[in-house]
Amino acid sequence: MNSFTGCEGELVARLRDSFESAFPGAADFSKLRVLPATDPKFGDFQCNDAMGFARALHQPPRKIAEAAVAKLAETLSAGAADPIEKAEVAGPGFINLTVSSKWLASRLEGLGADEGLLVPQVGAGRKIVIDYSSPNAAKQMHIGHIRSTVIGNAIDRIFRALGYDVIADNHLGDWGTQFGILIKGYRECLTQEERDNLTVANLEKCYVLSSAKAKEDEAWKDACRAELVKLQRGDADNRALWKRFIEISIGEFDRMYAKLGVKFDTYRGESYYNDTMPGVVAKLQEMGLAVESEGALVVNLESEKLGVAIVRKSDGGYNYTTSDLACVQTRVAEYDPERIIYVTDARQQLHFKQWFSIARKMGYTTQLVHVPFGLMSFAGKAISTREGNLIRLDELLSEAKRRAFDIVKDRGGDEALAEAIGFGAVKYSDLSHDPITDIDFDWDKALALEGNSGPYLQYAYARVQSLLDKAGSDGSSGGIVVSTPAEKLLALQLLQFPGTVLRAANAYKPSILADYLFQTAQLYSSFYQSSPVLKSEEPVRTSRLRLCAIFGRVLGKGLGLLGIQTPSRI
RNA sequence: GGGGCUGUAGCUCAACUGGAUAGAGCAUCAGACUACGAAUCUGAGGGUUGUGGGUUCGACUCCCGCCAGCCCCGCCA
Repeated sequence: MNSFTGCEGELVARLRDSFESAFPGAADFSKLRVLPATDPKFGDFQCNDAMGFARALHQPPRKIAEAAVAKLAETLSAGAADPIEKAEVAGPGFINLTVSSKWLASRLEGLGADEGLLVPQVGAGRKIVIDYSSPNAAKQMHIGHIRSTVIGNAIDRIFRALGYDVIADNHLGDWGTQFGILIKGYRECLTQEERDNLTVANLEKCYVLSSAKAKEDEAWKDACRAELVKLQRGDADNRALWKRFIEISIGEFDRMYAKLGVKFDTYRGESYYNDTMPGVVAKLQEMGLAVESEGALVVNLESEKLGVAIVRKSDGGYNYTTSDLACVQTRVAEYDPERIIYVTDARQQLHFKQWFSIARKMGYTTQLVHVPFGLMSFAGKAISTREGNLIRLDELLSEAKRRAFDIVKDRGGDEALAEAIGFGAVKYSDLSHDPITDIDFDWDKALALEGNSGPYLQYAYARVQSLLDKAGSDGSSGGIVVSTPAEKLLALQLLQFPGTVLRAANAYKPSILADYLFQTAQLYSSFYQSSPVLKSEEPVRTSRLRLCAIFGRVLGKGLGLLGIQTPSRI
């Protein structure tokens, strides 16, 4: 994956050669990095690695940097053909590089023309599975489901864009004790009309009623358990009911996913792995990994400080550890992916560490990755039915749309536009944070339309499209000349896009991309303010138009990777 | 008791995994529309990065000890 080094790859190669010829074989220079300059006054790019080599080379870092720069100077060709215009050593051994504006222009032109440069195809021929969203059947989606869905989907989109063959799977909670309660509740707590027009809301209602009764009425509880057993044994009636519950649930989930622009390749819930679980447990026993303990079958992971994982309950049933292992077995057999990514809340970290460890002991070599995200709370309290602070996803999206529409309608915007902006705001407010941070839900924060927000980026996009429309050009031809500071800052920033997408993928953090897009839009807005485009004389006009077009391309692509729509008119 | 995550401006968050003077948004204050779209832009104030040590040319970042908050720790997922 690291064969691509970004637009500065050329610079890295040049510096690496310089280091190698200054200190042949004296150290490993292969990991040398060239980063954007931290301050424009230092130049355009910088390399900080000379300091790191001080110990290996037994020389003061500044001397090392100077020696490398001297070698580099020898290779600098006269004239503007060389990418590097200037290289100098500063402070303890920073190497500051200034690139030629001609090179900058040519890299930009390449970025504007070549899709493969915009998003490097590092994933070609590689298969991965991404497992996210995973709501429980028969319950409505609420704000607690946003994070897995939105973060997971952004990771999904990023990996697809990088050329990976991605299988997005929704591991629904479609099995377990709640179905005994549901079936009993369906039969006893709903009216005939409610049964005929079954909705997820009704299912949720009968679940709440039935589980409340089970708590106070032992006979009811036993009846629920009996229904569950019947379901598990394949009773036709219960099986049909269960199937209907799942279908209704998926129908409702799909309605939400359609609004959010989320698509899955498969909807394999826990029930999909029922039949393979006994085999998994048998294998664990054969390998001597699972042992009896207090009536249950457990895998002891104390030596790794991971406690004990139960793989078969004392009543003979299986739990999520076994289900996840069965799932991995199936995915490996069917797809043989090089990686499986799980996007779930951070509370499950121990669980994932446990079963990842067991999977390795079983011989699975697929790279298993857990992407944990922080908890969402409301007014400082956990989101739960009991707290009564369970805001339905549907409700949130409606409110997002309503607020956006209030602003959009004055300009003749329609409902579709209000959705694009409102939903974009919801997604961005989540994606712009590092996934691990806990979020205390707040209407105003989640639906921010100004500043560092989704609509800020959409506005910048619409504005640049409008500019291109007015110019009557798509800005795809003509030469770029980077001369003013504002142009240069924007140009250098745009060149960082491919590397940023890669960084976001490697870290499984869409927030890295979101942050970059915001910075880029800020630089563009600043450029836009200070630099006339349409009113400029040629060749500046054409050049700036082109810069605008590339910005539009980068922003449009980037927002697309986050699953945020880009209307060309706002 | 054991473990995980988090702690940065009044608030919400960044800081490219050890680099140069810790940056944005919101809020506050002062400016910019007869202007390529003001959902924007320009500027100002605001910091002992929880705390005490350590490692080194250099620490928000790594190591150790404390403090605070959240979350996990065999039959829920």
